[in-house]
Amino acid sequence: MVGVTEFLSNTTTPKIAALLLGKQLRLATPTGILTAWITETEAYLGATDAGAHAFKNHQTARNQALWQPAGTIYIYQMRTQFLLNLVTQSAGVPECVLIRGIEPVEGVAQMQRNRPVPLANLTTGPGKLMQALGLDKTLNGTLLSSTTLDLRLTPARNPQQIATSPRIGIVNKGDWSTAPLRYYVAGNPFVSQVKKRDQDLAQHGWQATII
DNA sequence: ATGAGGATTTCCT
DNA sequence: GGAAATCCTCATA
Repeated sequence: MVGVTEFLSNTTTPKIAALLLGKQLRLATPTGILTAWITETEAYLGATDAGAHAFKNHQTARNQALWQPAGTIYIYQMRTQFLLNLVTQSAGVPECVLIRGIEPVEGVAQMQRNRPVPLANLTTGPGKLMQALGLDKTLNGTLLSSTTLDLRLTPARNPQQIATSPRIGIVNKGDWSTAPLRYYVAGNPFVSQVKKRDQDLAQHGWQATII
């Protein structure tokens, strides 16, 4: 039985970003449990990564959580949106994975009350999924499992195929703008900017067996 | 389909 | 004052 902290810290951050696909986010709310499979992630590689908030180890009031241990939640606000990241290495190593897409499992009706749009547009982006979960930055700096938000390693799904691409929105950052640090479940409809013709409506890009 | 502009917090020049 | 790990609306085609 591998714990979440161990899972998040015993390999490189890009590998963790890929391994997170198919794992389950679980949020306990006063009116019910919300769960979803992770479908899309991005790796942010700390002090050396020109696209990361921790580039050159620059600490600010906003990004303190990145220097906390693996399993720490890093949430920050960009304009009107909140973005969810999970810290992936031991304390002092400011690397993280951004959660960019999730496939709702339990509590879909509650998610749609939080964010009243069609299911196809509910969680297909990092800001959208936070609206659907009803989260702001209250959980920033706390540990997974210590409050209401949890990462579950089982049950889980296996992607049939993992696709990669450059990270979204990282511009004018040289090689870091083109590095293939975005990972998503090929064919899954709950991925940002995915085209209709690329969607696998039957299996959503998952293998049939739930682990 | 694609693109411009605005909402609004945090950080940097 | 400007840009940013985003999303929505409105315009044009």
